Formats: sequence, structure tokens, C-alpha cells
Amino acid sequence: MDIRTFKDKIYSELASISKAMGNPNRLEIIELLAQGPCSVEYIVSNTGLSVANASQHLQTLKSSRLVTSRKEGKYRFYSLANQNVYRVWSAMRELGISQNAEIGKLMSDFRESRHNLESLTTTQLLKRMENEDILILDVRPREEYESGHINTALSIPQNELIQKMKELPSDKEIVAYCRGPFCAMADDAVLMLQDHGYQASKLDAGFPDWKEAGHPVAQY
Amino acid sequence: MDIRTFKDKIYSELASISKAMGNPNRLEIIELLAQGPCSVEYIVSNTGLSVANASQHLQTLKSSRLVTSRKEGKYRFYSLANQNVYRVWSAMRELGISQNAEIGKLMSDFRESRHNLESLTTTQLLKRMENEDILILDVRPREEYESGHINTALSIPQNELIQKMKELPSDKEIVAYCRGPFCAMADDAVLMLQDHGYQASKLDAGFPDWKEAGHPVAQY
DNA sequence: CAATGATTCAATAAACTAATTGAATGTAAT
DNA sequence: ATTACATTCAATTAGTTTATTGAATCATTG
Repeated sequence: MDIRTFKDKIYSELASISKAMGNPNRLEIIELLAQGPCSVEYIVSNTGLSVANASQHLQTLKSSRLVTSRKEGKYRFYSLANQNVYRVWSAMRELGISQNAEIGKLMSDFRESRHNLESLTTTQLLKRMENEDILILDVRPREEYESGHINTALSIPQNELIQKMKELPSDKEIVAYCRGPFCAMADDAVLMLQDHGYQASKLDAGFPDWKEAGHPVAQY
Repeated sequence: MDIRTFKDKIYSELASISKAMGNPNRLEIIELLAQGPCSVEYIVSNTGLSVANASQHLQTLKSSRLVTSRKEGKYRFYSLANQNVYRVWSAMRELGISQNAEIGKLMSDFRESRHNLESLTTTQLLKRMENEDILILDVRPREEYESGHINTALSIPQNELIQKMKELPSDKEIVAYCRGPFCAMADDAVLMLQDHGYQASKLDAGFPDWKEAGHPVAQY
């Protein structure tokens, strides 16, 4: 095989990976799958896609080998094929944040609408955990917490926080996290906590970023 | 703005980055631009694209803010917008190599046709450079060497190697490198050197990977 | 200032992609 | 075995992307 043919084939295969990621709905599915394996139904209820449409996008991702699936009873669970898929997604996210003014504007507008909450970086959190007694709060849906969470984190899904807030100690500082920088659950939780007199801030990274960085995780 | 609208916009913007990379020709252009700024003409002569087609792909990359351009006399030079673009490309490359069996097969077939040359990793090379006297040879076209190369590397473009081989010391071990894992120039150079009695091997990474890893580089 | 050369723009036809709909498949519970 | 439910498949329509062609810019060179 000559070098031209070789390159044509290689770049076509790689472009098919990029094409598979080149759709907003599929990117959202990838970010959701990064939290852990999900059924089609779970994806549907978290994205607003129709069932057939979600399934079709999953087939696309599967045929580009970005996701795998396993059947369990009535449900079929989809997962990211390997950690490299998340690395591509997060590199792409960083590229977008660094280069695309529209994304920067959307994020800062959104943050302003949430009163410009301060956020901690992963490094800052780790450092403060050494010296201070901090409560780490996972506000993602229970399923996601169960398929993996920050080592010492407590789970209170954002939509249950109002009722369960009384379970939280009022003397500890709270750091909340969720899926990642495009997810508002931690922001909403922190606002709610601050409204009720807690000392709370958010982590600027999501669980998959924490895991990717090699920090300690736990799961059931 | 509600969270659904926010997410729709964010993911659309990010998908447009991925779409821009979702074409084999544009990926090849990106890998070429990773070597340094290039004119349209240079891209054309290194890819076999038509001029109008190459220009059109460059416009696509530019409107997704993956590349920038500057004019210099008759020529317009295109560059990658920032290092994040290369990070996405290399993450995608690693994903392809790890996950796509067709890519693995293409690469190993190609390597076999080059007699399964042994290659050094960057780490191995750095280690051996401490103890031994090794000649690092950049076999990419001169333009690419000039816009950046491994610190102590000597430039002999692969297509000039036959004539200039006599300039090389015969007592030093030679390590050749080129653009990256999909580029055959280093393999061809090593084969040629070995045929003429030199002790030669290739680096398994290209210049952009060396640079991305933060190892010492030089340029004119 | 005309000629040259590098690059971009505009228009087109062919190929591909997305969302929707409704039917089909397969599993589990009654 | 019937029913309910989760998921996939197939067909359709609307919209997008690609390569090609040839014309249009625009800076340099003679």
C-alpha cells in the first residue's frame, strides 16, 4: 500500500470518530455516559430526546466504537468505550472554552444569572481537605453517584436538597459538585445552601474530571 | 436563559468544532499545520488536494476558530489557533489507535511493509541522550524544521538523504523523527540509513508531540 | 501598468445526516 | 399466553456537506 492510500484510510477512520462526535445531542449523551453507564430511558429523561432518536444516536456512537452496551433485563446500558473517549471530549471542551467567544459568553452570562458563585479548583479543594474539615456534596442524581463518586462525598441529589438539607451539619463548610462545567446542579445547590445559612461553594470540575485526574474515587 | 437552552447552545457550539474536524482532509491539514504555519500552496503540495478545495477547507477550519491566518506578501500562512487544537487532535488519534481495529491493522501492516523497524519512545530517547552520544535527525521538509524542531536535531529532509548521507558521522547512533505516527518519512530514512551501514532507529513520536510534552525545542 | 501567481468566492450536483413516525423485536411480569 | 414496556429498525422528508469548476481578488514582479 502506498503512503497516500494509507493516509487516506487512516484520516477517514479518524474523521469518522470526529463525525460521530459532531452532533450536539451526541456530545450531550457522551457527557452523560461519562458519569456512568446509562439506559436509553435514562438518557431520554436527561436530555429531552425522543426514544427513537436517542437510540439512533447511540447506534451511531456504537458503530464508531465510542460506546459499548450490555443488556441487563429489560434495559440496555450504554457506556463510554474507554477513558480516551472522555479525554477527547474534555480536550474539545477546553478548546471551545479557550477559543470560542460564544461559549465564553454563554458561560459567563449563565454564571452571572447565578450571582457569580465562587468556585474551587480541584487542586484548591485537595489542599483545603488536608487542613480543614470539608463536606463534599455530590448533587447529581443517585444513579450517577452510585456508579462512581468522589471518595468521601455524600449524596444529596439537587432536587432533594430542599427536604434533606436539615441532615447537613451547619458548622462544616460544604463543597458541592456535579457533572461538569456545563451542568448547573452544583450552582443551584450552592445558592440554595447559602440561602439557608450554610457556608457553601462549588467545585469547578465534574466527577469525570476528578476521576480522569486520578484522584480517589469510590463506588457501590 | 433556562438550562435547556443554555445546554443546547453550548453543545451546538462544541459540535461545530467537532464537525470542523470531521473530515479526513481537514484532519490531514491540522496535522500539517501542527508542524508550523503553512501556505495554501504548501498544503496543496503535501496533500494532493486541489487549491480551491484546500482553501475551502481552511475557511471551514477558520470559521470554527481552529486555525488563524496571516498574510505575508503573496502568501497567506495558516496556523493552528492554539495548542488546544493539537491536544484534541492527539487525543482523537490515541482514541482511534486504541479503539479502532481498522486503524490498528493499517498501522501494523504498514510497519510490516517497512520491516518492523524498532522505535524509541520519547522517554527512552531522553534517557539515552543522558548517557550516550546520539545524533537526532529531523527528516521533515526544511520549512517544517525551520519553524520548530527538537533542540539539538540536525535537518536532512528525507528526499535529500541519499545525497547528504555522507555528511553523517558513521560512529554515532542516529535517531530519526518526522511528523508523527502516520508519517512514513522517519521509517524510510531509517531503512535507508541501515542499508548504508548506519546504526539508526526512529522516534515513535513526531515533533508536535515532543513539543506538547514540553521537551526542549528550537527554531530559527 | 500588464502579467503572473496565490488565494478566495460562487454555483452546482452528488452524497450524506437528522428528526420523525410508526412498526417490529425482545424481555419480564401477570 | 397475554400484556406491558424498553429498545431498535425502516422509511420518509428536510437540511447539510463535499468536490469541482470557473470566475474574481489582490499583491508582486518584470
